Amino acid sequence: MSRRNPSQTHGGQADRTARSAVSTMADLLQLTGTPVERPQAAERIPVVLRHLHAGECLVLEGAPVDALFFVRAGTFKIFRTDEDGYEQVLAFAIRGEVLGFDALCMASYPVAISALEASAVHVVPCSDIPSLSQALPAFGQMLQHCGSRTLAHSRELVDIMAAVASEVRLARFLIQHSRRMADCGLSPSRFLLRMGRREIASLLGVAHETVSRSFTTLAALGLIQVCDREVGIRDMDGLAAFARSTRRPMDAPLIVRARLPANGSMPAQSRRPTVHRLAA
Amino acid sequence: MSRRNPSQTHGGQADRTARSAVSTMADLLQLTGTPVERPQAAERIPVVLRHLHAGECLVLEGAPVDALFFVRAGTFKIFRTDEDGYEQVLAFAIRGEVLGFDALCMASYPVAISALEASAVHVVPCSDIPSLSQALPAFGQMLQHCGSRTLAHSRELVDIMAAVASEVRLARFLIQHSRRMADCGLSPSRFLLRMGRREIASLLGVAHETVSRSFTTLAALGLIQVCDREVGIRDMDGLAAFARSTRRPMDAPLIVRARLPANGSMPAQSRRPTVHRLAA
DNA sequence: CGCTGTCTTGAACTGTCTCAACCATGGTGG
DNA sequence: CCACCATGGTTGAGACAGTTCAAGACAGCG
Repeated sequence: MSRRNPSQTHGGQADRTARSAVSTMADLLQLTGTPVERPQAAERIPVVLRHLHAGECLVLEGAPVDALFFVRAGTFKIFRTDEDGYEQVLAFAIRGEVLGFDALCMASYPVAISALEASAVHVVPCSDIPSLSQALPAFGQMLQHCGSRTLAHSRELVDIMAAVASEVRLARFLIQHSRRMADCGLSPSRFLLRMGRREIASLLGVAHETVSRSFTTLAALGLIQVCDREVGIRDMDGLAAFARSTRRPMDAPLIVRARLPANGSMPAQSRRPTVHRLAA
Repeated sequence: MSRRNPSQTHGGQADRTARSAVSTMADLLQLTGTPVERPQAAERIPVVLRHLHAGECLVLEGAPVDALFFVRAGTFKIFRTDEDGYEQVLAFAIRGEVLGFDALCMASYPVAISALEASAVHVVPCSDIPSLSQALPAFGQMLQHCGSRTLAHSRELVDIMAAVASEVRLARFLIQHSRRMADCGLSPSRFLLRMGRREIASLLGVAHETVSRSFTTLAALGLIQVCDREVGIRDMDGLAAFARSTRRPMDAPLIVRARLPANGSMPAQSRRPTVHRLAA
């Protein structure tokens, strides 16, 4: 299952690159997008920055809760592994999001978290949270804000998974992802997915083959353009309209997914262009 | 859709029964199960108790965010309605849980919340949150705790919906519900579902007929006992084992759900016993 | 180079959706 | 009081979509 996983949690040598800068409150507020009333706090707070390489595990499922994290850079996968080895992905997290908030009310982490690419997080020891919250009201606000946003995300995900058709699930996922990318200041219509088909499939609750097929279907409809993990959204309005389908679209829409247009609207390009990347 | 809905939000006359007691901090901490370090706060805080009757709406989707709620009694349904009228249930909330936490980071409620039975909530105006958090550290802790718990719930739900087989989804739902009932001090093995099949179906992401069939299947397996909305868990371990099935159970387990035992293990009783309620 | 892992595509099976009855209940009003 | 209707739950039958098994293409890596 786990591909390369060189250092569990952080096997000794990770600590080398770990401890580094101590951030300011203003920095964290800006990172998390917390709307703060009194932007007074240029206070330095004792959170360290930890770097992780692709595939490295930040927290293990069942480990004692010792810290909270704020994603500075990179992408994370939040997942649970049941005893038969199946990996259930519960969320993906990117810059500005909090990790481990759901563990605050328990003794051990209910989920595992790993980095999908080279990433970095600010580490806030649990023991510091009460004192920080009291000393810096902005910190408490930030925690509230991030927790709230994470819950909203999770609720959105429930909405995504509730869609019947797999193409609709994928469309909703892409739209959510697009909005998140925009929130990070990146292009909402052209991005590189940091996760594999299998992980998307797990999140969406379908087989990975189905995700593959759904990608090609959406592409055949002219809504998106896909080249491996590189995704371009060609028709955002159309994609949004497609994503709105709930039950039986009532009329035509079911024809479109019956079979691909048959007249290769795709320029018959091989799956991996090898050279030209996702023509604009 | 909405059955009787006499007062939208609270159409004037609801305010009559609304305003009442002002709670103490200790009361709320106990209600929400917040582990507090210094149980000093017997402080009285300005939160009012609001009563709702069955079917009444606490917040409307899209309404401006003005308050946060803590469930004192009853059951609530958190849901979203898309433009074609389909109601997507995102969660159920019971005693001790926070409502509206996901709205803290936005201007308007992303979801609607309605009472499934006669219920009561403590109302905390949003404008009071910063001052309360600063004046009473325990309040901030409580908010954190409840928000964290709600997120954990939502993540669990994702796990529930990720299950392939509908019976497994239902089994997981029942187990989660059972644990929640236990947390409230109620019996974990015998409870009355406050929501209809259609609402469970929406939450689980299946058709309501499928929920019905799954109920009968689980009952036929001897794992539970169902009589309309009254549910008894006969074999918690068996149910938990059944709920663990992820993908293709590998061997036998698929036989059990192939067809009901055929030898009516159910005493041929009509759906509604009319007199004897769910024999022990 | 062969290996491994990811992604894609094909074909058959099967579970769930959908449509359709049916029954029981509860409320309404003649 | 009972006919009537609306609601909620159950069950059956057919069709379709997704899972599953299987194969193949391609890239990265030792």
